[in-house]
Amino acid sequence: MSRLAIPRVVKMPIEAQATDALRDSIVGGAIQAGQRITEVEISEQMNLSRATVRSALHQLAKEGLLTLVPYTGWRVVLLSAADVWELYTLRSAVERLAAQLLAASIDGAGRERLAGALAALTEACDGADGARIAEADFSLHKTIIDLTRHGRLAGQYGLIEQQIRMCIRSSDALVAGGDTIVGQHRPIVEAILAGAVEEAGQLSEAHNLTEGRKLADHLGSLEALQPPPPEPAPAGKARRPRRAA
Amino acid sequence: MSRLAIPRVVKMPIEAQATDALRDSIVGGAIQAGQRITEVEISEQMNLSRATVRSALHQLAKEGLLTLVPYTGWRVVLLSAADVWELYTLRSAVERLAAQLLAASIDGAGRERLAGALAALTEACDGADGARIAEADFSLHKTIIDLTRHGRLAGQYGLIEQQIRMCIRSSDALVAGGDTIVGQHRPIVEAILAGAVEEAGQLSEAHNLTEGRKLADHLGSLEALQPPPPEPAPAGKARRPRRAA
DNA sequence: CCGTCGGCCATTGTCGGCAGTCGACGATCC
DNA sequence: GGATCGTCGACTGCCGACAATGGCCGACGG
Repeated sequence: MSRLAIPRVVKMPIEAQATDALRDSIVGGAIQAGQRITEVEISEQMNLSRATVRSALHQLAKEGLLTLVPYTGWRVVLLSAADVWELYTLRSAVERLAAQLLAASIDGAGRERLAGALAALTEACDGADGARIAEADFSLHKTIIDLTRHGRLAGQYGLIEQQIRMCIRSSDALVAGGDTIVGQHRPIVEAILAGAVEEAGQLSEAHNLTEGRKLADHLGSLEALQPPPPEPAPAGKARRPRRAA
Repeated sequence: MSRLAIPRVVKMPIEAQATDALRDSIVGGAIQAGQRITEVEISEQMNLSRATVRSALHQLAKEGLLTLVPYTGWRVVLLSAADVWELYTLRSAVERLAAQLLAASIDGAGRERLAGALAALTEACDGADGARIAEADFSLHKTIIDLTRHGRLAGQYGLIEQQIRMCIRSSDALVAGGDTIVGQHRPIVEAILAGAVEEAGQLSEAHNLTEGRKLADHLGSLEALQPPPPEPAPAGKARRPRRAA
C-alpha cells in the first residue's frame, strides 16, 4: 500500500477550510450564540473573498448553526428548550439505529475500538475536567456511529452533534458526576458487544431521552427567568454615527 | 384569508429557485442518474450566473443528489443497493420516531389531515396509475412527519425523501398491488389515531424495513447483471475533436 | 410634541472574469 | 510497436464589482 514515504498532500478547497474554521469558531464559542455577523466582517478577518465566505456561511446555515436574514445579515442560532427537545429526540432515534446495527454486525476490530472509547471515558471521568469528560462522551457516541459504516447515518448525526455541542456550551450544563456518566454508558457498550440488538437500541434511546429532558428542563428554567434576550449587540462595531468626520 | 385573487409573489432568492428547479429535474428524471453536468452548461440553460448555479449545485450535493469532482465536474449520484439499504434503515428510524411522537400528541385537526391522507392513498390505489399511487404514498408519510411539528425531523426526512424518490424512479420498482399498499399503511395510521405509541413506531419501522429490503434486493439483482456502467457519456455534447476546422 | 414621510446607508444578491488544476490526446524516443 | 513525456482544452476555484433591498435616522407637517 504505502510504497513511498511521501505524505499525501491534503487537497482541501479553501471554501471547505473556511467552513470548518467558522464551524469551530461557533461551536467553540469564539462567536457567541445569538450574535450577528456580516459577510464582509468575516471575509476581512479570514482574508478571503466575500463569495468564498458566503459559500461557507450558506453551508453552516444548512447545518443549522446560522440563520440568514435577507439583506440584513447572518445570525448565530440561539437554541431554545424546544430546539433541545428536537435535537435529543432526533438523536435518540439515530443513535438507537446505530446501536442496533452495530450490535448486529460488530467485528473484532470494532470491539477493540468500542472498548477503547469506553475506557477513555472511564479514565476521563476519574478526573474533574468537565470539558474532557464531555469530549470523551462525544467521542464514545461518535465511535458507535462510525463503526456502523453507514455513511448517511454518520452525516446526519454530524449535523445534530454540532448543534448539541453548541447548546451544551451555551448552557454550561452537563455537570453530572463522573460515576453517573460511566454507569449510563457501560450497559450500552456491553449490550452492543454482546450482540443484543434490541437491548442496545433501547438503552441508547433511553439514555439520550433522559439526558435531553434534563438539559431541556435546565434551559427552560433559564428562559423563564430572562424572557427575551433583547439585542445581543450588532457584532463588535456599534452602529457608527451618521457623520463620522 | 384570501381577500384578493392576486397570487402572492414568491419572494425567493434566485439561488433557492435554481436549487428547487434543479432538484426537480434530477428527481424527476430530466437529468439522468449518473450523468455528468457542468456549471456553465446549467448556467446557460437556466440563464443564470455561474456563481448562482454553483451555490445551488453545492446545496444539492449536501442533499446527496450530486457529487463534486474537483476541477472536473459534477455528477448525479448513482444509487447502489448499499445506498438503498442506508436510506431505508435511516428512514425507518426517523419515521419510527415521527409515528411515536405523533401518536402521543395528535390533535383533532391532525386526525383529520391524517385520515384524509390515508383516504387519498386508498383512492389512488383503486386506479392503476403507478405514479399517482407513489405520490399518495409519499404524501401520507410526509403528512405524518409534518404533523409532528418537529422542524429538524422534517428537515432530515426531506433529504432522505429526495434520494428515495430518485432511486425509485431509476429502478422503476414499487409495483406492489394497490391492496397491499393500503393494507400496509392502514394499521400504522390506526395505531397513531389510537394513541398507541409503541405500536405505531413498530409498525412504521417494520414497514420501511421490509420495503427497503425489497427494493435493495431488486437493485442488487440488477447490479449483478450489468456490473459497471462504464461511462454514461459526458452530458450532451461529445468531446469535440482537437482540430475542429 | 407626535406621527408620517423621505432619503441614506449597510448588507446581501448577482454577475462576469482570471487563474489554478485535471484529464487526455498526440508527439517523441527507445 | 510500445511506453513516456509534453501540450492542450475544459472545468472548477476564487475574486472584485455592480445592483437590489430593507432598516434606520432625520426632517417635515399636523
